[in-house]
Amino acid sequence: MDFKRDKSIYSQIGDYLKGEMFGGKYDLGQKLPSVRELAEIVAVNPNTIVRVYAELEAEGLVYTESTSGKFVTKDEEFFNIKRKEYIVGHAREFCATAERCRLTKSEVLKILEELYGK
Amino acid sequence: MDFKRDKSIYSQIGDYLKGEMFGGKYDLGQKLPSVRELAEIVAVNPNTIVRVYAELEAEGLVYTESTSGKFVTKDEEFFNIKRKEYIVGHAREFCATAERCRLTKSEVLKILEELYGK
Amino acid sequence: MDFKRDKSIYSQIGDYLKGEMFGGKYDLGQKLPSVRELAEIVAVNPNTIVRVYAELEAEGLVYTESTSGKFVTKDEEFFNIKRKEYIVGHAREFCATAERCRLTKSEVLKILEELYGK
Amino acid sequence: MDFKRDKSIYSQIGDYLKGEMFGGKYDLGQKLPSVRELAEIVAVNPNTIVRVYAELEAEGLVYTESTSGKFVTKDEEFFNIKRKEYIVGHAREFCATAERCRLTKSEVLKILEELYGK
DNA sequence: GTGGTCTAGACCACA
DNA sequence: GTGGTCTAGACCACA
Repeated sequence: MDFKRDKSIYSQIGDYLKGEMFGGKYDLGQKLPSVRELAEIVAVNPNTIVRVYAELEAEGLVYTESTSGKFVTKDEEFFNIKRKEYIVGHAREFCATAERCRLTKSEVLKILEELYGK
Repeated sequence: MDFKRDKSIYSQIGDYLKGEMFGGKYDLGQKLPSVRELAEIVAVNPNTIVRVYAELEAEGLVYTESTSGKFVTKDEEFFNIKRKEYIVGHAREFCATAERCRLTKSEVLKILEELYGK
Repeated sequence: MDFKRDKSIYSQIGDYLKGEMFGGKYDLGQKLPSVRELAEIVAVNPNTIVRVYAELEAEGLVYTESTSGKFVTKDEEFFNIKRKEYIVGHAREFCATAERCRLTKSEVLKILEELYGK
Repeated sequence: MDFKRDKSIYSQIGDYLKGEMFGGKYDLGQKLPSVRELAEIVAVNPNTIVRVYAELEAEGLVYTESTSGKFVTKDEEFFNIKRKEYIVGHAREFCATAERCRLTKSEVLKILEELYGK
């Protein structure tokens, strides 16, 4: 039971972007939206996007080519490790919630079936 | 793509507590931990817990008996609706993430199997 | 010959603070000036100080106790390694400059003697 | 404690070039590398080098002969004053850092000995 | 046009 | 009072 307050907008946007990268919306080495573009898309201040990218860069998923833009890492192995981490992390979180609710595995699967059925 | 800025500690703790209630740790009409107790358990300031309970009470899941404490609602039907909402809400969030990553349904199920296998 | 543009105010302030920490102005585990205090002392915007501390924290020299302040790391071994790095790094930079000017070692020492003589 | 925001790439390159001039890599009155050449050497945009030379020229260390290029000043006395300033300035900066760390003179000298020993 | 830095200042969460 | 986040917007360095 540890509660962090890392659910700020910038971390949510970062998480979202990572999902898109991991889903192949942006390929390895591909240019990401510019700070200003992304700021407009998600309707936040550019500074907030600067921070989003700074975190992804610190994590190693993004690199900057100055005056040209931000790019997805080209390191495929690293990328795949991070992708796995990301997916499993989110799954684990969901399972923890289900467990707290004392849902059995089959109940969980049933709910997912319903959602996918739609 | 809509991002909320509402993931403060107290809402996270509230979410956690709801999970426990929905999992049956606290039955309908049962007394919940006192503000002080809970504050100690999760190691936060009592003020934060006051706020947690205030939110749950506003939502109708908790009621106060003036001098004797906080209790889980006795309204079973309402409780079950909220429980369903809670679970589906979390499942939906997880599915949205999986979709962003372009995981197929079977990939998602496989990951959950792995997690449950452990 | 690689030129970085990491000489922004916040990195300069960070370097300065590190010097003070390494010089013992702030002991291991001791509280550092608050963001607002330091902002006033060096006459910059608090956000800039936030960034200074963020970098020092990322480096591991500083940790935050939320709502109580920023503190010097208590890890003495780590601290001493960083201290050595800091000093040698600055010395190395100075020597590189001296070498570019083709100053001999004895000329360098003479200049330092003069400065210390004052 | 005064912090300047003036450590851009061009000023760093300028400082580097001055070091080389003061070290005799370019003699009094000698032709300096052309903008293009230097831009290629340090891998920056020619515009940046234009600015570097503009600053050195404003300082009086470099002069332009309209069609044939940039040259080191021929004024030996001035050159030597600037050289002294340059060296002492860098030494002073290093000593300030050492002092902030509360290194004694002998500790400073020991570190330099070590570096020169290598 | 690209990212980086900085300010001024509001507002929040927490103790 | 402590740090954290965010906005609006200016201005810079660089290509």
